[in-house]
Amino acid sequence: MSASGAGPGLPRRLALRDDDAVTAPLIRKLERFGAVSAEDRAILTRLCVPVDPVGPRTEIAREGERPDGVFVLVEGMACRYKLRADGTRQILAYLVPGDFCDLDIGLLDRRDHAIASLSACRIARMDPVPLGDLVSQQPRLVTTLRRANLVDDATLREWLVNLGSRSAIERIAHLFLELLMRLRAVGLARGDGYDLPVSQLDLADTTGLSTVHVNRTLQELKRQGLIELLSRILMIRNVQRLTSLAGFDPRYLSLSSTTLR
Amino acid sequence: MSASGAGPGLPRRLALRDDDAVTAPLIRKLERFGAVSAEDRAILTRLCVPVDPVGPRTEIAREGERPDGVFVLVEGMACRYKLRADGTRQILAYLVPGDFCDLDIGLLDRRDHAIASLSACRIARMDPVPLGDLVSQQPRLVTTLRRANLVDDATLREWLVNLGSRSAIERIAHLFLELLMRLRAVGLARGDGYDLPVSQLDLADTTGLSTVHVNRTLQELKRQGLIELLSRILMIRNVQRLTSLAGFDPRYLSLSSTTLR
DNA sequence: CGAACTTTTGATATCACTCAAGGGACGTGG
DNA sequence: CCACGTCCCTTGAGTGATATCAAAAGTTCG
Repeated sequence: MSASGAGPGLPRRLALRDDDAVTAPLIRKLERFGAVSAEDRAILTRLCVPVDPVGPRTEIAREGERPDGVFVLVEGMACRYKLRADGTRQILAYLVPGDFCDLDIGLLDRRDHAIASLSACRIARMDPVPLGDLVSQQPRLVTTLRRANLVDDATLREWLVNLGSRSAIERIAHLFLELLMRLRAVGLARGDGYDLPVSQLDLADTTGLSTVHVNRTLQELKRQGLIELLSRILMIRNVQRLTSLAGFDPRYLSLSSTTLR
Repeated sequence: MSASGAGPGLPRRLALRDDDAVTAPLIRKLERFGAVSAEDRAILTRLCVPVDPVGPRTEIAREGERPDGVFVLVEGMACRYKLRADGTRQILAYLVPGDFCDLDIGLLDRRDHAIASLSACRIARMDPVPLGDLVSQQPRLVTTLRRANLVDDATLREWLVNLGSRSAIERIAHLFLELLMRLRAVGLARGDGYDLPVSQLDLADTTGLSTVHVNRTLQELKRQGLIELLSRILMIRNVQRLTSLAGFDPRYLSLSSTTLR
C-alpha cells in the first residue's frame, strides 16, 4: 500500500518527496488556522520523524504510560479510546490524516487514555524537546497548533452532546457528517463520500450503542436514501437531509465555508 | 450569603483579605500541579479582577460570542453547556471554585458553548493581554495553568465514557464521586459530603437522562444506603461501595493520594 | 479450504422515556 | 399572615428505544 516495496536495494526512506508527504496533511490542516510560512513548513518537516507503519487495530499509545512526544497521523484512521474494567471500550475521538495528539499532554505524567489505529496507518512523531523551543522562536506557529488543538476540544464537547442527547440514528448521522467535513478539510473526501475503514463494532463503541443496533440503524439510513455504505466506503446521498436529521451544525469545527461546500 | 450586607456605609470591596479570598481556591488548585511561588500568587491576585456576583441560573458566557479573557470561579457552582436546536441542554462540565475556563479559547473567534451559573456565584476575570505576557515572563506558572487545563480535558473524556458506556445509576454515582474528589482538592468538601446546589433537571441534562429517571435513580442510591441527599446537601455514606458501583477510577483527575484520602 | 471476523436477522427482555398529575417548598405581593 | 404562583420533587401507568441472546450468512485472509 505504501512505498515500502519500492526498488530493490534502495534505503527505506530517502526521497524528499516522501518527507513532504509526511507533513502534507498536517500543513493542509494547519493552514485553516493561520498562515503557515515556508519556514514553518520546513520546521515541521524537520520535526516530524516518520515511524514504522502500523497495521489495523494496533495500539499506538497505552493508557497509564508516560507521554513522550506528539504523534501526527499521516495516513489512515486512528482513535483515542478508554477501556473500562469490564472490558467495554469507549472511543473518544477519531484521528484523520493531519491530526496530531498530545500537544502538551507531556506535561502530565500519565496518559488517561490510549490511542490505536483503526485501519492501517502511517504515523510521524515530533520530539517534545525541540517542540518546546518553538514557543519562543516561532510563537505564530505554536498559536496555530494551539488553535487546531482547541478545535479538537470543541469536537470532544460535541461528541458529549452526541452521546448525551441524540438518538441512535442522529448519533451516527452526526458522526458521518463530522468526518465528511474533516476529511474534506484535508482533501481526503471524494465528493460527498469517503473511506470509512471501521467496523460496526467500532461504530458501536463510538456511539455507545450495541453492534446490532448500529447495524439496524445503518439499514434505516440506507432505506431512507441518506447514505450508501459498501465495503467500508461511505457515500452520503443527501447531505442536506442528513444534516437536518442529525441537527449537525459544523461551526464547532471552525472550517472555512469553502470546505463546507 | 457573601459579605455584601456587612457594615452599613462600608464600601463593597476594600479589605486585602477579600483579594486573597478571590484567588485562594485557584491557588489551592494550582498547587496540585506545580509549585506556586509568592510572586506567582501576587501575579495571579493582581490579574484576577472580581466581577459582580451572579445569581443562580445566570448566563456568564454566551455561545457564539467572541471569547475575551479567562474566567475564574471563586465561589458557587457553574457549568459549561450547549443548547440544541430543539431546546435540549447538554451540560458538558461542572465548574467548582478554583476552576478557570478558556485559557486559550481566545485564540478562536467564536465560543462553541455557553457557561452559566448553577448556584449563585462569585467570579473573577483575568485580562487576556497581561496573561499573554506571562508566557515569556513566568513560563513555570503558565505550565502549571496548562497542567490544570489538561485535567479538565481528561475530565471531559471521562464524561464521554460516562455517557457512552455507563448505566443511569453508574453515571450519577460517578458524577458524585468526581465532585467529591474535586471539592476535596480545594477544601470544600465536608468529610464525604458537600453542597450540591443543582436541581434534578440539571442532573438530567448532565447525565443524558430524564428528570423522572434521575429521581428514581437517586432513590435507588438512597435505598442502597450509598448516599443521602437532602436540601441540596449530598452525603456519601459509603464511598467504597459507590466507587465500585460506578467503576470510578480517580486517576484521570491527577490528584494526590492525600486528597483521595 | 478453513478459521476468524464481520454483518445480518429474529426473538425477547429491559432500561429509560413520556405523559400526567399531585404534593411540597419557597418567595412575593396583597 | 394568607393567597398565589412558580419551581422542584415525587409517583403511577404505559410506551418505546435499545440491549441481549443466539444463530446464520457473508467476508477476508492465510
